[in-house]
Parts: sequence; structure tokens; C-alpha cells
Amino acid sequence: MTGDRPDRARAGAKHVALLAGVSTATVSRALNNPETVDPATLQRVRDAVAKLRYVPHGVARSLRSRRSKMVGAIVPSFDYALYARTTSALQQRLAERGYALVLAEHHYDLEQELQLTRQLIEHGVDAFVFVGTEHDSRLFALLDEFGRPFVLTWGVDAPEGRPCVGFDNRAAGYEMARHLVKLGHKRFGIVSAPIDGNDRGRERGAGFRAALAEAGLSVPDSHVQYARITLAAAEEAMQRLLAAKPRPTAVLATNDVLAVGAMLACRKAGVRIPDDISITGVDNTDLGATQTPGLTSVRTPIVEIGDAAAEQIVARLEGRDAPAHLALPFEIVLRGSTAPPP
Amino acid sequence: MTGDRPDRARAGAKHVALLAGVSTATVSRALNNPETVDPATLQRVRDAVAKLRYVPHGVARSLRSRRSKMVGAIVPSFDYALYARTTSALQQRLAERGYALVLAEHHYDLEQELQLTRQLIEHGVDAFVFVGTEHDSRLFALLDEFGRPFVLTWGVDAPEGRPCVGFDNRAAGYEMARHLVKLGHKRFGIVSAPIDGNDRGRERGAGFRAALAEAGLSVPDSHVQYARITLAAAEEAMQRLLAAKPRPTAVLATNDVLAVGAMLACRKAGVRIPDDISITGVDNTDLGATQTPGLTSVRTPIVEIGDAAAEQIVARLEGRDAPAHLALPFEIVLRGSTAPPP
DNA sequence: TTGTATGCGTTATCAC
DNA sequence: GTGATAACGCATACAA
Repeated sequence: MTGDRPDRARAGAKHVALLAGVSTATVSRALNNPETVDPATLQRVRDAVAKLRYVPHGVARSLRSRRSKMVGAIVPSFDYALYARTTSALQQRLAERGYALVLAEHHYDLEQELQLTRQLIEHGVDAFVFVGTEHDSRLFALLDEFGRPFVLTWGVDAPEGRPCVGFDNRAAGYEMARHLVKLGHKRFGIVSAPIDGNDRGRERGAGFRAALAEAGLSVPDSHVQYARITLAAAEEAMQRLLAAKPRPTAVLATNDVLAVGAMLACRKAGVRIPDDISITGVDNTDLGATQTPGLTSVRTPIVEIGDAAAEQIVARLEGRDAPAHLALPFEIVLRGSTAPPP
Repeated sequence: MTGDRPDRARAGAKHVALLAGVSTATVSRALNNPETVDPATLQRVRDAVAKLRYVPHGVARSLRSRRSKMVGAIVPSFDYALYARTTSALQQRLAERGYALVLAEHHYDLEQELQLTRQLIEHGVDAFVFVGTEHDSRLFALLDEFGRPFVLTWGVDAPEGRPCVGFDNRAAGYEMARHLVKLGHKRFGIVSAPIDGNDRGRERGAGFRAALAEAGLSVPDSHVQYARITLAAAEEAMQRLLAAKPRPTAVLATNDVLAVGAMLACRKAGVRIPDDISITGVDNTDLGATQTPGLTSVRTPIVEIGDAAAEQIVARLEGRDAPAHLALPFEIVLRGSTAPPP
């Protein structure tokens, strides 16, 4: 009999239906709209499901219902733990709601980001979470063509009013500059992540300079050094700043990894922190907090971004309306790496 | 006409076939087995694909071909950057081969691990990568029932000869103990991650004790403190060790986060490292390496595990045979946190 | 080499 | 409240 289930073959709705004495349509309803089926029938179906250890074939469901309950997250990198923690929060919130997270990294290559997005669309993901507000215009065209909702994270005020969840990176840089100016610093340096394809770093640096400009100060180009987001690269960049003359008395790094790399360079060069030079980071990671001295940094809403992104994207997938723009708070965390200039 | 493509509807193989003047079967072949189709037809199909910006419907393909080209990775947590970096490597290697990575975290709850696995099977993933060699027996039953290949990572010698990629955690603990014994230490402490559901930490601790036993030494139960893998919890655990008498002169932490937490406790208590006490970690993270003094640790094959897991799982999915057991090397990295006892 | 026809397992649309 | 049936978009056996 075709309805028979040979051992070792996966049980299907058909087998459940047979065992419960109903049709596959009722099995489907029992699983997806339990309230529309008679309690007694419902129980029979559930018993059959349990007995056969039936697991619905999500792929077939996706084909028919045109939704896969998978969300794609495309992030720059996990080498720096930051995006990993946001993704972690995102994944947990999604799993709670029955969604799976499909993950990809583009390593700061926006062309690759486009390709990965295409690949995930092909795999059937329903919606996307990206990092940053700026992307290849073809990315948005692609998302539009395939009708995939998305959220941009780690920034606010995305171009064209696109949905986003994050905080004001510019304001973070601005506040940090205010702190250093108040301490009395006059000569500044910046260790920045590469800024193409990285609006976070760019905004942080821009806010920093804006605050200095308001105070009648500035950062000469020679005092802005770029480094990939690794300790080694940051260390080299800081060596260049230490060699500059006049040497800056305060250095803003656009994130904690760069800041700690800068601290390493100072240690090796015998430059004392904060006596000779102040250093600041952004993101308030354990890496920075546990240094000697502790790194003054900006506490960014790492986990909250993931939570909120999940909340928003699921709401939109399920037809509920949700605020499409969320600006979360940040705050400066003062530690021993900043002090008045020598 | 039904063959028509109304604007804004996704192009299907049908539309490509129409435009190229072939059947959908040929479109399928052109995409999946180009060598079996006439070069001229192939070109026409490719042109049509490009013109319509056709993206195959992976979900339909999965239903028909019974493989989704998705691999699930179920890891304990991303809070500690370690598994994030392995997962990163895994994802890159998978993406290169056209596979997508579906990610979930179980937060050291093996029951949850089972549920998540079931959820991902329902979503259609073809194969799995897990962390650790020990899991709920129902997990293996589930994988077997649904015929899903898997690889266990971060350990070797998995029970029942199950496929695994990792290194010998016990040997890592053993070598670290040898280092401390050679330095002349006699009184030891352990700050360990909770060991249920965590074979890595357990093996490391066991190897450590085994080496001590060979030297006629031991660790009293009072000198073994457990802590969740956070700086704060480790700090508290270390405070308990510092209060013990006689106080240990050397402490092994089963990973770098715990070790750094222990260092924080020492700093606050005014206990000097390494003069008063030696501390060691495992994993050789930046967090440990950048402390003052630097943390002596074990360089574990973080990235290599991800690379090899991808390699093995894809090979098996594609019917090639691959070595199912891989033991990667590790090495002790000496830094300033270890010295002879006072 | 190419086309025709069927079915993958589920959900949606109808009747009943 | 429930059942029969037709898709969903593609890959594949088989025929040509």
C-alpha cells in the first residue's frame, strides 16, 4: 500500500492522517490552527504526531506557504566579538519565535555582501538584518525586487528613511571629544577603522572632529591613522602617532580593539597611560575594561540592538506594525586611561 | 496567458525557458549540469537567466532534490568570543562551497540543544556541527532517525567513534600542569567552568590533575572552584581561592575568560601576579594576551577547527569520503603570568 | 541533446 | 468542522 510507511522513511502528514483517521488537511489545520479543529479530533492528531514522532517538513511548508521562517543576518565579521554578541541576542529572540537565523560574514566587502544576500535569497530566507546604514544601492534594489523586508543595525538615520535600529555613532564620538576637551587636551590623534563601507567608524570620527571644531581645535591629517580592526594593525598605527610631533596628548580610537592595540604600542614605547597620553575606545568591551589602566569607552547597546532587530523584523513579517526607527542610548564609561594632559 | 510574468512577480524557470525557447527541463540542466547541454542552448539559457535576473527557488529545489545545502551549527554561546571565531571560519568555508550556515546557541543546556536541533531539522538543514563530544543520547537518536550527518568539534575521541574535529583537551591541561610543576609549584587551585554538559572544561581539569598525580601532587576539593564563563563569576571564584589556606601558588583556569577574571580578583586583593601567584588560561585569546602581565595560555586551533569541520561535513554530504577523526595540535604560550612560587 | 510528465510534502481553496 | 484536490517551483525518469 502506498500509504504504508516503510521503516526508516520519514513520517509525513499522510501517515499521521492515516493513523488519526482524518485527512491531511485536518492534520495541517491541527498543527497550524488548532482552534479551528474539534478538540477530540485535535487530540487524536496530536497523539498520532507523538506516536510517529512526526516532524513537519518545513521545506515543503515553505514552498507552499511562501515563507520559510528564516531570517538572514549579514555582518562584517566575528573576529571582533562585537557583532557576534549582537547576533547572539538576535538568534535567541528569533528562536523563541520559531525563526531560524542564517548567518554570513562579508569582511567589510560590500560587493561580497551583495553576493551573500543573493545566495541567502536563493536559500529562501524571508528577511534580512544588516550592519550599518550604508550599502551598495544594488543591495536595496535586490531586496526590493524579491520583496524581502530588512533592518539596518548599529546606526540611525539611514538614507531614504530605511528601517534601522542602533544608536548615534556621531554623537558617541562627539561626547568622547567633549570629555577630552574638558580634561584640557589640545592635541589629538585618531586611530580609525578603514572608513569605506564602514559608516560606524566614519561617523564616530566625524562627531569627534565636530566637537573639537566647536572648541576651536582640530586634528591634522597626519594625526589620523587608519588600521584594520586587529590589535597588530592598531599597534602599528599608534606607533606612527607616537612618532608624530608634536605628539598628541589624547587619542580616540573608533573602537575598543583599536584602542587596546594603541595601548600596547604605548606600553612597548614606554609611554605612560594616562600620564603621558590619554586613550579612549568605543564599545565598552571586556577587552578594554580589563586593561591596566582600564579603558575609557562608550557603552554601546550591543545586546539591545539584537533584541530590537529581532522584534522589529518578526513583527513586520507577521504583518504587525512596528516602529521602523529606533535610536538606543549609549553612555561614556570613564576609567583610568584618560586624564588631563601632562 | 499563464506563462506571462506579471511585473513584480519573481521569474521562475518557466519564464527563463520561454525566453530561451527551451523547456524547463533544459533550464534545470543548464544550471545544474551545464556539460550535458549543447553549448548554443546553454548560452541562450544563460542569457535569459541574466536578462530576467532569475534566481533559482532554492526551497523548491530542496523539496525536489531532498537536500537544502544548509548546515546547522549549534554552539554553546557567543558571549565568549571563542566559538564565534570557529563559527566564523566554518561559515566562510561553507559559503565558498555554496552552503549556508544556520546558527543556534544552547547556552550549555543540552536539552535545549536537542530542541534546537529538532527545530533546524524541521527547517531542512542537511547536516550539523556541534561543540563538544558529549551530548544527550536522544540527540544522536534524532540525527540517526533523520539521517543527518554531523561532526563534533573541540574534542577528540568522541564516544562510539563518532566523527570529530578538535584537539586533546586533556593533554592541554596535562601540559599546563607540567609547566607549573617544573616551575616548582606544590599548591594548586582550579577555576573551572561548570562541567556538566561541558566536556572541554572537564577534560582540561582532568588532565591537569593527572599530571599532578604523576608528580605526587593533588588539588583538594576546596581548591576547585566553579564559575560560569564570565569575568564576574570567575572573579568571585578566585576570591574564594584566595581566601583558602594554605593559599595556592598556582591556579589553572579552564579558559582565558576565567583566567582573566581570576587576575582581576588578584589585582583587587593586592595579590601580585606572578610574584605571589601564577595564573594560566586556555585558548590564547587577545583578552588574556593583552593583560598586564600577559596570560600564559594554550593556543588552541580555533580557526582550524572551523575550517576542518566545514571540509569534512561538505565532503560527506557530497559523497566523498573524508577522515572522520582529526586531532589538531595545540601549544603552550608562555607569558608573564607564570613564575616560580614565592 | 531535448522535451514531457510526474511528484517532492505541505497548505489553501473549495465544497460538503 | 472536515475532506478532496490543486497548486507551490523545481529536478528527474523516461521517451523521443
